[in-house]
Amino acid sequence: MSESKYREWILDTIDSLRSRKARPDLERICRMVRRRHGSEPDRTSAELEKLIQEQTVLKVNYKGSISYRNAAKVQRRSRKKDDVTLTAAARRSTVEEASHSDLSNGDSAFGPVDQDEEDLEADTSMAMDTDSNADEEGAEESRDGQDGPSPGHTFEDAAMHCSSVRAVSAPCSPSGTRPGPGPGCSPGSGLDCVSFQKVGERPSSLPPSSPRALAHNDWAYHSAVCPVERQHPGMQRDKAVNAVIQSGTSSPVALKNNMKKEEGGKVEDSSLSSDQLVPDYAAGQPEEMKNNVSDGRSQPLSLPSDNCTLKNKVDIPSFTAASDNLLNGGKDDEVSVKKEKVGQNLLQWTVADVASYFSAAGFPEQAVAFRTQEIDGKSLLLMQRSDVLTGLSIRLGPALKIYERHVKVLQRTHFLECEDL
DNA sequence: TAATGCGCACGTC
DNA sequence: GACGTGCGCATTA
Repeated sequence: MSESKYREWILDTIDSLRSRKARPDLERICRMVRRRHGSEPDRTSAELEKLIQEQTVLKVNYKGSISYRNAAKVQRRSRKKDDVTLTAAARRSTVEEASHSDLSNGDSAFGPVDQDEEDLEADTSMAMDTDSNADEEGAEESRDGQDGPSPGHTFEDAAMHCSSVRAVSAPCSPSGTRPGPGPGCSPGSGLDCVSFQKVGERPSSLPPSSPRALAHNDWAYHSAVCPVERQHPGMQRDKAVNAVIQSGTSSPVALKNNMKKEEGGKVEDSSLSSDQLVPDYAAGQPEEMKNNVSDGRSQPLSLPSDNCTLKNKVDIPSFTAASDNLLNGGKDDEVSVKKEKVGQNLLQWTVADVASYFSAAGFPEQAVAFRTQEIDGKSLLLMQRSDVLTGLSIRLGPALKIYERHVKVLQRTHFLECEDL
């Protein structure tokens, strides 16, 4: 069975349990998957873990127990409100931090599965903790509010609102979360933040506020940070933050940041982007991206299938650059960049490649939707405006940007390339 | 007996 | 008041 199959099974199971008003915990998920599909619990558990790392599934500590959430759904939901109640969100963020502890314990909605869990279920779930490993890596980013700027936000928005955001974020900054003792979130205390633990220090140094920073950060952070964020927004505003998604990376902080940002402005997209998730980042590809970014130089972002593009790669301004442009509105550059890279490759892009691309482009949350819908390069070429706007169940704002700035561009580029060839 | 349905309470916004 | 979550109990297969 392909992973995608498991993804589908697991997500269906989670949705099913939720609709049934039953806690989507590991036991129930494994049981249902086995009953429905005959899959061994061990395997299911392993696949679930992968999904958590990809952030397709969020592992949260809710009311003292571990629950799993369909990241895509969570995000979406939350978003609405978030958008609407930005201010509230802001408050929330600030408050949250202040009250992390509270959250943690109880019932705060999403506590990241953290230590608590560990304590609780160390064994089983712990498997999930593996994510945590990831966290370690990703965690760094989040750390303080700084991350805030994290990639997540849409660049544009982010840039625009950065300042404001920051302000907000700062306070919130995970610092609270991060609180010294990393793990500090002490279980007892209640913080559930696994993520926190890991949240190390944010790598980046770029001031969130500066658009530039954003641009750079984006990816850098986003990979680390974003993951978490994305969800949160969705999840709950509330503790979403806390909720750490363990996906390893999850950095609650990041989330908060995003949230904050959102609040600040309309960060809607940003939130989206950042928040949303970056599926793979944390897990795999991200690394690449990160590396690129980290190097400072822009390398061509590794587009999905490198194989294809060899020649093109070359000097292409890195993807990051492209991103920046986008943010800044620089469409042309972006286009050109993609063009070069994309070219023939597009047909060879896998679902993961497509998802990675959008995550890298600042739409981690929406990337999940592409993944969920199993959009690969070929499908991408066939997508129409309506497909993007309504077929992916993503918010209109990001959808429009994705279509106009990416899908359309990629398609155009692809076909132009074909002609040239 | 396990799976499912759902009323209700709780927390947050 | 709206919404998300999930416990706990009743019902169904």
